[in-house]
Amino acid sequence: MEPAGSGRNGAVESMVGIKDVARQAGVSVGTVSNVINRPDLVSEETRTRVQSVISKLGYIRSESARQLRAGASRIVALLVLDMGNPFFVDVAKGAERAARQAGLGVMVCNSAQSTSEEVEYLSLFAEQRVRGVLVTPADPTGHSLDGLRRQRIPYVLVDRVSADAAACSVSVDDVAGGRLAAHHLIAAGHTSLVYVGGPRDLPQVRDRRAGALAALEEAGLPAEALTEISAERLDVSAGRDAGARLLGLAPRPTAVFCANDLLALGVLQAVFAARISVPEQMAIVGYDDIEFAAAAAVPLTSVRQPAVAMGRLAAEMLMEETSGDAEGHEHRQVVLQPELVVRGSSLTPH
Amino acid sequence: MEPAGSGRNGAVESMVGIKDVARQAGVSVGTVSNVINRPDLVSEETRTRVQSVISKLGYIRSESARQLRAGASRIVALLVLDMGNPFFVDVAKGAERAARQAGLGVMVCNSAQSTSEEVEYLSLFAEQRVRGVLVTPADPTGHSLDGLRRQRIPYVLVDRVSADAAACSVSVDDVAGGRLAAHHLIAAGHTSLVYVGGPRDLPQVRDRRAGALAALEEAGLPAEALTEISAERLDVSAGRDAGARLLGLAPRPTAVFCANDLLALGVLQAVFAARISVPEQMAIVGYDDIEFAAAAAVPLTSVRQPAVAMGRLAAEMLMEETSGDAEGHEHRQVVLQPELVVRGSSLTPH
DNA sequence: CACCCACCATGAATCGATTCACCCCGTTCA
DNA sequence: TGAACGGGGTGAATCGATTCATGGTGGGTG
Repeated sequence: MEPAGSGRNGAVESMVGIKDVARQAGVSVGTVSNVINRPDLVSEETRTRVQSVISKLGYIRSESARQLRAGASRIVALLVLDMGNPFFVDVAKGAERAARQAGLGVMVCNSAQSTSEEVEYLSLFAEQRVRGVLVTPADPTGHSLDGLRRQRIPYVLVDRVSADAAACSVSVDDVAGGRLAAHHLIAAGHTSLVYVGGPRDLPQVRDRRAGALAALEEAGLPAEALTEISAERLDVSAGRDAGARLLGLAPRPTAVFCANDLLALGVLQAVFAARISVPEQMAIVGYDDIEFAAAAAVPLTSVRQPAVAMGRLAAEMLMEETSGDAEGHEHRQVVLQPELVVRGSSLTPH
Repeated sequence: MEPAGSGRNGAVESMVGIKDVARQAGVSVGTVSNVINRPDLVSEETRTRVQSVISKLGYIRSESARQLRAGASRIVALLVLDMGNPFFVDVAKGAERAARQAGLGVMVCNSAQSTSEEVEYLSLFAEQRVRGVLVTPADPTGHSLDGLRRQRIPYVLVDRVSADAAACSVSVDDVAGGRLAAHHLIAAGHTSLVYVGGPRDLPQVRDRRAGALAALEEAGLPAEALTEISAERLDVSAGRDAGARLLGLAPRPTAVFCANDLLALGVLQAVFAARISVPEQMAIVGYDDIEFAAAAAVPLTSVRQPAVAMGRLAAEMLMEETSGDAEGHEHRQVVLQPELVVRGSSLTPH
């Protein structure tokens, strides 16, 4: 029964299409399509017959063809700043779960904080006609997103608020987070802090610093009580460098707040190498509460961000925007609250 | 015919296609296509005219349409076991760089060691008609890949050798790595080791253990000198649990070799919590040399795997397989060598 | 008996880009 | 002068699935 209609597929056997299924099942292609997409329109008998042919031939429908017709794909893109940061891995997990529940695929990409990579990826997404984009922009000007807007590709900002409300956004209140961290250190008796920040043009870095300043002010301490060290990047090795600079300060700081956990781990390492004990001689607080923060030899006090929830929410908001009629959509700015997780690296001294 | 030139697109302005460009530029669609794909076939004058229209209208070609025609997409998929493991992030980086250099996109997905997730993703890839797949299989039986083979989708195994040589593979010699680690500990004077492994059906876990056994034998030590503790998963929290069990052993072990760095960090944490000093009272060696290994408070001795190179090689081999004529392709099994990186966690005691 | 409806299935139009056979026209060469 | 040539361009066929207007059939109703 194999060389069904004719033997012409014997040579390459290339790819079985909907036509092959239709021929084998003795129905029209339209009917096969209905079996797949609206089974209730097809009689029981035809349906089972077609379906058995489908599985016998191993038919797999072509996404490109249906996309072409439908106009948009079933993929949402997620563009993050740093795949090496477990924080973004969590965001990706949340987004992925939500999207897949809705039958969409997620394409995770890494701009590595480079504006040019970002632009390249965004145009790739446009060519793919992705359903939408979840993005933590690298470009501080925000102009890299203009293309999306022109192409009418919906997008949701992740871990950033939309300045002009031109899109939905999900973010965490970084000022509150900075305040939590600094307040904790102040309450432990420290009267001056070092803030290990990163590139100034990152809103996260700025806001967390602003929060720390606010906490100082609330405690009646002067702004000069905050010393800032700027790391080149937000990763561990930059943290080590920052740690070295930190140790050069006189008098030696007793409390350090880092813009993220990668930096904090680097600082911790430098401090350890100098045989300074944590938290007795120096308290350290990080940000993000990545898994490795708890796993550090001196578990790191950190400001937890609801990363998974952020990813999930972002995906849900995107799907809300794409499914409902585009006109009736109101952009929303969701701001989540961070939470302090106290661990060994900042326990009250003495 | 149509109200062709009319303003009927004024309402939605939907999406500018190649036809719009052709009309505006006063040429045929075929010519526009040539301008984009084979510019040398078009006269200078026409080319610049068309190109200016393209940028004026903001035309972006539809990948689905060209895919449909071409039969295969310009995307390769990468399916890893655990996005939370920085090792795989590095693999992804390597693969991504290589693929993008060849003008291909990479879709990174995470099976989270679940066979069902893996199967689901693989069928998603088949629908997308991806150019090829790079995969570290979760399914120990390897049957989840049968679908790919049936669909004639080329794939390359990553961090695993292909048992039946049905595909290319890039892996690291895990036996050699295990031997390196154990030999190092033995040379430091330890006469018995604990191996903290993971799920037994993972070849990586088995091979590293085998390597350790080989090292013991070479040193004239009995196989009983190796005690094994099996963690549930290969992550930090499983490492903590394993660490607790480790501390329950009597006499207390002096040397521990972990199947990967996540486990080692967990063990390290448990050991620290018990106020046992590393490496003086207990030496620890991990595997993978992830960035956080060096950043641990007691920097972790680890077996470095060329993760980035592995990703790059895998992508290159895949592209080699897809570009050349399929018939002339010989599957290759590339095995890279690991390297021991000695740090504080295993320095010779006393 | 004529009419209408419900139910199934059909087949052609469509999505947007690529590709290829073919045409036009000016040059060159025998 | 006519043939051969070739650069530059055209337009229709094509990829595979979806969708919708249309057709056919059988049953129920006025």
